[in-house]
Amino acid sequence: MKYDPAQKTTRGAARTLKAFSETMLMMLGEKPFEKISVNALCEAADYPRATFYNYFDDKYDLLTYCWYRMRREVHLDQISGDPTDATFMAAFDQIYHLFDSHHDLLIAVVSHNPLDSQLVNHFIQYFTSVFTELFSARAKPQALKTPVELVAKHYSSTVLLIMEWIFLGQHPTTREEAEVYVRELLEPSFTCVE
Amino acid sequence: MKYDPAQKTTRGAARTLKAFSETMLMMLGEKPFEKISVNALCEAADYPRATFYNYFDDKYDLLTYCWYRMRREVHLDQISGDPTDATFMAAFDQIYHLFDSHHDLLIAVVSHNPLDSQLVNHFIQYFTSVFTELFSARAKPQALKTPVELVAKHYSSTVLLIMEWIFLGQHPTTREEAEVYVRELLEPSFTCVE
DNA sequence: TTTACGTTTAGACAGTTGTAAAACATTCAT
DNA sequence: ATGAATGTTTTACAACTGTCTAAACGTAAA
Repeated sequence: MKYDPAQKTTRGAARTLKAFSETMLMMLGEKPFEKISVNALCEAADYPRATFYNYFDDKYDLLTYCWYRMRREVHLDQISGDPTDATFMAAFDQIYHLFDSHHDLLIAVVSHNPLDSQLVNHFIQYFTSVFTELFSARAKPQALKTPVELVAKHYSSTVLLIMEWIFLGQHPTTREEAEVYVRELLEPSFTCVE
Repeated sequence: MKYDPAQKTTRGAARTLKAFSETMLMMLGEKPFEKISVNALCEAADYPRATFYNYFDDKYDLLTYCWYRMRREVHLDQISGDPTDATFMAAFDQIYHLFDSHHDLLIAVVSHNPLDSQLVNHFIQYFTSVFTELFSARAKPQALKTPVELVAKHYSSTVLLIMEWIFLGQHPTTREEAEVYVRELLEPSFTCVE
């Protein structure tokens, strides 16, 4: 992101950032991402084009900021790297809740942006990288030969796959069912034992 | 893809398609995908712009055709949906070979296009969808509660994750080691039994 | 050879993109 | 309040995109 959330944000800048990201999300519910030009976006947000480029490198950079805002709404701190660990399921529930709380927005967006579109891809990729970082931060040394980093990526991409299936692929699924999915996919032995 | 590989291709059309895709792959080894304009591409391929748009919708459409050509080089037919099945590992080996045979090209491309770039994303997404189709085509009815389609996606995205790790992330890994990875990630119980 | 057909090409078009320089507005310490 | 620093807006620009039209081309049947 061009804009650095770490640095202090003036009231004016915050207002501008909010206006652009909310306008983008609104327009995503109306038309495909490819059809949204920076021109039209600025028109709708009622800001000059130069201001847009003041805060963002391009459309994609704004998207990243949109996902950042969404992600920021939920605390995702107590994650363990081990799916048999109880804190893993707690983290999974938090992630489920994050997506669930934006259910309507996601439905609207997907209705104009297919699952294999650049937009959905960008969305998935952003959250995958966020979760990968969280998973690998507390990864335990494991008995496997597979590198820890690869395992962390595997966990997060699997979790995202399930979220995509449920919330973007429009397969209504309760949190409890979703928990079964993630256990079956990540720990097949777990299911056999039961 | 705008161009339909199913329809008969005249000799002239085949030459044009080949020229564009090879030029694209060559340029990807020289600069990032975002910096490659259709103009420059046509210049390098020595074809007029109108011809480009005759065959492809845009840059991305040409990319898809590039991956299609790559994919076509290898037979990927005998795939089973079950990772404990021997044919699954046979298929995995074929996929490993496919990427391995383009090792130099992938190195060159990645040196100008980071792992989280649009380009690499597009590449991964294309092959994930190809493998998903193959895996679900022969998916066996399973004891899991997780939908078959979701499981197929999980298999293919995991396989691609490993390929990305090895060939794009530049972690030299033998085929035997790669086989260990895929077994550990997809069938942890399998490893425990051994 | 001529005709007819589909494909390829040249050129032009309106709209978009990202950048740069300068004008303008705010904020805040002095 | 004054002035410096910072942030915002205007305007202009060169380059690119995707589409269109009409002309040029090749090929295969009459």
